[in-house]
Amino acid sequence: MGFEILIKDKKSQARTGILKTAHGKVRTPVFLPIGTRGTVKSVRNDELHDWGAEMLLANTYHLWIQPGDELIGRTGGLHKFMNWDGPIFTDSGGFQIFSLGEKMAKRNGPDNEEPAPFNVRGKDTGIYFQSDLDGKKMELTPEKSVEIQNNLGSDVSVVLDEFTGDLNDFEKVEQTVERTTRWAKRAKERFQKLKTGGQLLNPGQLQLGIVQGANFIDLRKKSAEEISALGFDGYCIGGVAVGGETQDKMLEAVDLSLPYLEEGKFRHLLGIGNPENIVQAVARGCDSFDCVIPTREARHGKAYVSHDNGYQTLNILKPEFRDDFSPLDKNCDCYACRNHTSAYLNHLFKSGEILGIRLLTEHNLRFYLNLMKKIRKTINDGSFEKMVKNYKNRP
RNA sequence: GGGGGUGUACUCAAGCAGUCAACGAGGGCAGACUGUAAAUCUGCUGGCCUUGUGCCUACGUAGGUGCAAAUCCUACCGCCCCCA
Repeated sequence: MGFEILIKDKKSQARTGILKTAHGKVRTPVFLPIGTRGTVKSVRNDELHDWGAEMLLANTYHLWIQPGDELIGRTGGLHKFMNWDGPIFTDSGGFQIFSLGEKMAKRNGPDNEEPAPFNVRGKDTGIYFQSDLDGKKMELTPEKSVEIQNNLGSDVSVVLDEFTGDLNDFEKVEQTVERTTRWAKRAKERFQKLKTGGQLLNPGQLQLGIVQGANFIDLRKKSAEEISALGFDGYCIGGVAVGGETQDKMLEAVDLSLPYLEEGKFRHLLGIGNPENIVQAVARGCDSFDCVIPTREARHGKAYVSHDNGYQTLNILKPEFRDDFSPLDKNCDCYACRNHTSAYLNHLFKSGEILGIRLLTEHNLRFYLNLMKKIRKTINDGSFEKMVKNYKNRP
C-alpha cells in the first residue's frame, strides 16, 4: 500500500505514479468519477470499468445517512455492497459541512438555532446534522467519520475538515485551518487505534490529511506544515474553487500548499475540476482529481468534446443540434459518438428521455478518462509541457 | 326545435369592471453548475423604442354602456353538453 512516483516531467512539476491499494493499482494522474451514494449516477459498474475508471469516489456523509454505514459494513463493506472490485476513495463529509451549511443558512438565516428540516451547526467537537430523511439528530465528528469510512472499507479515506467560501475573511479562514488541524489529529489517532488494533475492515485502508487556508500564504503554509507533520499516507488540497474564484486563484492555492508537503506522497486536489483546471493542476504536481462536472453537467445536457488542441463544451439542447446528423464528437469512441447523431441526442434531451442522460454521462466520463490517459502518456514521453501550453477551453 | 355552457398569448389554463400585456403549468429561448440534498436551479418569453409610474396592438367578430372593459349589454360566428 502506498504511492510510488514513476516518471517526473522535466519541465513542470507533473509526475506519473502508481497508488497501490488493497483493491488494485491506480495509475496517476487519475480522475475519480463521483459515486456519492455508491453509484455513479445512471451508469453501471461494468461500464465504468470498461471505460477505464481507475478509482471511484463515494461519500461518507450520504452513505451514513442512507442506507447507513453499519448496514454496508455488515455486507462486508462498500466494495461488496455495490459490487465494485476496484479501488474506492471516500470523502469525509467535510464538504457537506460547507455545502449543506450554506444552503441551510440561506434558507433559515445565519443565526437560527433550530433551522428545519435540516440543522447544521458547527461546534468544535463535530457537526450536528438533522437528517432530512427522518429528522433524527446526528453528530458527525472526526472520529465518527473515520469509523464510518472504516465500515465502508474504502481504500483511501480522508479526514474530516472544515472550510469556508469567504476566501477574503482571514480570521474565518484561520479558524477553519486550526479546526482542520485539530480534527486531523483526532482522526489520525482514531485511525491508528483501529489499524494497530486490527480493527480495520479494509486492513490496507489509507488515510489522507487535508490542507486548507484559502489563498492566504501564511495560512496555506501553516496548514500544510501542520497536516504534513502528522504524517498521513497522502494529502488533499481542499477549500478550492468554492468561492467562485478564478482559475488563477485556484491554482495559486495549489502552489501555496504543495511546497510544504512531502514530495513522494500522493496528492489529491479535492473537487477539481474542468479539463483545463486538471491539466494545469497536474503541471503543478497534483496526482488525483474528483469532480461532479462530467456527470452532473451531462445530466444537464452539456457535453465536453475535443476541439483543436483543447476542448469545447456544447449544450446538446441548443436548436442548432435539432437537425445535426453528425456525431457529437468525431474523435470520441464512446457509444453515443459511434452509434448516434447529435440530432438524436438533442431529441432524447428535449423529450426528457433517460437514455440521453446515460449516453452523455458516458461521453463526458470517457472524455475525462481519456484526457487522463493522454496526460499520463505525454508525461511519459516528454511532451506534456507542449500539451499544457495548448490545452484550453476553446469556445 | 328547446335549454345550458364556452371561446384568453405557441399550447393548456386562471382572471369576470380599474392594482391586466393579463396568475399558473407546459413549450420555446438564454444562462448557471468544480470534495453531488442537482435527470437540478435561475432569468426572459406581444411589438416598438428615447428601456419608462413610455407608446402601440391584444382576451372569437362587430357594435354599445361607462371616467375606465378580457371582465357588463346587444348582435353575429365557432365549438361543447342536455332535452325533444
